[in-house]
Amino acid sequence: MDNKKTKIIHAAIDVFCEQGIEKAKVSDIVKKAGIAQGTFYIYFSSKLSIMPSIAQVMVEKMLVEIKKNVKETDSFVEQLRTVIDVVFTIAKDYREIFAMIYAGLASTEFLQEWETIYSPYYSWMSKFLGDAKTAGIIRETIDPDQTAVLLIGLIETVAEQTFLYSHGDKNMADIKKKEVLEFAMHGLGIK
Amino acid sequence: MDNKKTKIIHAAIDVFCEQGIEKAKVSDIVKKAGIAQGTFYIYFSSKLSIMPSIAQVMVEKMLVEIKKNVKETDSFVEQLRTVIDVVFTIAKDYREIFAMIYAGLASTEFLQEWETIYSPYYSWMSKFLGDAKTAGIIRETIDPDQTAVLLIGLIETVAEQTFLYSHGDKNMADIKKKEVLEFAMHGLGIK
Amino acid sequence: MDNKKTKIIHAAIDVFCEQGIEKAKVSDIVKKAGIAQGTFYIYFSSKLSIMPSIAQVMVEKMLVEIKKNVKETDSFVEQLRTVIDVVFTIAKDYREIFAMIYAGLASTEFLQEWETIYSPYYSWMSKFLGDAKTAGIIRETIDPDQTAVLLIGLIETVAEQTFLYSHGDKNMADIKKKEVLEFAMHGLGIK
Amino acid sequence: MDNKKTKIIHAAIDVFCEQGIEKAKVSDIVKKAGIAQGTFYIYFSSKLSIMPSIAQVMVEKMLVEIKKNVKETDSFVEQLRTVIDVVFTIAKDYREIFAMIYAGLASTEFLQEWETIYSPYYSWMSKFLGDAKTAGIIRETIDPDQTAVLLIGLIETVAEQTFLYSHGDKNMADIKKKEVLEFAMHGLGIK
DNA sequence: AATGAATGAGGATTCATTCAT
DNA sequence: GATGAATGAATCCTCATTCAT
Repeated sequence: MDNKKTKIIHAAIDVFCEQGIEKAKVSDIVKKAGIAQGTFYIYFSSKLSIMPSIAQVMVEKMLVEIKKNVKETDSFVEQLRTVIDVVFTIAKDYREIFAMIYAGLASTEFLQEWETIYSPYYSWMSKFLGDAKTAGIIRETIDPDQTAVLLIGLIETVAEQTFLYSHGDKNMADIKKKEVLEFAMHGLGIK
Repeated sequence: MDNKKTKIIHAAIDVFCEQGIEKAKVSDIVKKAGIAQGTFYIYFSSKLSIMPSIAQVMVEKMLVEIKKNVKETDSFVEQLRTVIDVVFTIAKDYREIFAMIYAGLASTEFLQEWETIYSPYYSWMSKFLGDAKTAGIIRETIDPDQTAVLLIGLIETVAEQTFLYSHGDKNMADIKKKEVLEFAMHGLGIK
Repeated sequence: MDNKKTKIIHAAIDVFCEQGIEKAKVSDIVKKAGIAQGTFYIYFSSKLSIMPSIAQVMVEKMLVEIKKNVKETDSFVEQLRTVIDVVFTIAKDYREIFAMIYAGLASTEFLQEWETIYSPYYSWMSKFLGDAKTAGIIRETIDPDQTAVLLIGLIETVAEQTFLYSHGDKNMADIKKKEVLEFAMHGLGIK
Repeated sequence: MDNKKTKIIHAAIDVFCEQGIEKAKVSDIVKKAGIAQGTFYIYFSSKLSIMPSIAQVMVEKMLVEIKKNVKETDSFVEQLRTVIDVVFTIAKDYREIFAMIYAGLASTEFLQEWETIYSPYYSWMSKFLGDAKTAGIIRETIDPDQTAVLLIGLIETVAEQTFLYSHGDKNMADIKKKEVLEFAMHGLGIK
């Protein structure tokens, strides 16, 4: 892989987290990446064009963590609980990035790429739900593809709000996670 | 009266919808509002400080529409369907604004105000769920306050994604609404 | 006298001292004067047109102090010492204003008025020197009018520099005053 | 090299002389310097931060002229007369700049730099007086360091006032120069 | 005379992007 | 590929001044 490109992406993630997307400057990113200003434009055509790469890194990070923590030998509910845990953990660390990705980047330029990037995430969840449906664990009326998007949206939304608005209330995250799990279990019609 | 202030807010909503938040210029807003550039700064300290006022208008709009359309004589499920309809309709018209509000404004400056603004919305939903719980329509383990936030988040998320990503697919909105309603019904444990 | 006009002038002196001339805003002045923004323009045609009035107040203040403190029964040298004292005292309190007046206001618009305002100050000094010359206390080659300007300039310059540059050195003012007095005495050719 | 920086400084001096400090625009300066607007901010952090550099150029110019014109073989009085001539000449050409420097920049931000910049000028004068004192040409009670500041202040003040207030009166400069020289000679106690 | 909301020209400053080395 | 000085368009915001009340 291109070492410099990776450096830029990670520097950008840091800077966006620290300063917010609007206030982040290309000059901050390159400073953090330890490269020259011009070098940025060898790898990315503009300041915004780095966004899909960031989203990709985040999605990969999410999938890696999910795959690492979700044990197939666990029960479905336990696995779902683990997924929720992972999403909350990442949402906590990358609040700003998350919000940004969530808002669809406030620009429709990269929508196509967006979906491509998200698809492995949705696919994993879709298969997860599909398997559970086949195994008769969740209700038969579940459409795995549709529900994957909906469920991820639900978990991410609550996770994001938890860390944006809760005033350092440590227990809040646990309460929210419990609520989401319970609602999701009923929503999926777990038997 | 705050006639000028109201003009500015509505002009800002229009401009943000048309051009996106990033590209919107203060000069466009004041032109649309029919006032001088300097007048803007009598009422708002900066371009971003309008955001809470906009959010307030959106929340009010949402509540007005919900109260207008939700008929108490309807069944709970029918009322829920109506709420989903309203959210989808407004999300469609004010996609950009919605995304922005949703992203928590990409700045932590106004978070406090945010919650104040959203609280009537959450209160309504909480009472809606509380009444249903009292009437034995939804499961007893529901915490109306927690679930209000969660349910609003679920509906808004799916609504937003629907109009951001669906490629002009007219049916998609109906499919999504149906999915959300079904998932929510199960999640709430409607009997 | 017009009460409002006086209020404006004194408010302006305060604001200029606190914020410097460049950063002083008309809005600060009127706030301090306790009047409306528009009222300022009833008494002064522009922000800068208040300058001559300020200079006048300063000159009057200077003359009042000099006349109050200089005792005709004192020796010439003692009287000169008192003048120096007064100038240093006022320079200390009104450093910014002094610098401003001194710089000729950085605008040639009010030069004519300037001279009119300063003339009683110069006149007093000229008479002071003329009397001393007649009494044979200072050298005969002194031209009282020319030397008045020169002497005032000398004292003011050193006073101003003393308070601009001396880093809170309490003794510096005394040393400078002594030096000025000595130089002036020799310059005037005191016998 | 600092070719660009030098260009900016000299362009700024020109523009300040032509338009006055307040009315000078950065855009005028860069236009005259033949560079882009943004380039200005690579070398100077703001419009005012160029002032110390200008003062430095002026002080250097003054010293160069003094050293060029003051001949060591001349008598002390002749040398002093030459210094006065030089100061008057430069004050005439750079009236605005002079007034600005003199007013201590109307802002205390750069006072520290100010003294650093002026020190070679004061040093030269101090040595000039010290040598004269050693040679027994001026009175023994002279403190060269103190008197250097005082003498420069005297000459500059009168020079400045001469060109600010004299209404194109050609002879005035000569009269003033003569007066200053005579007063200074007595003040220094020339034997 | 007094008010103070409204004005809008005006200019400083920023920062994404380029390009000669 | 890498550099980073140079660019200059873009736009926010200020604040002296006006004028209807």
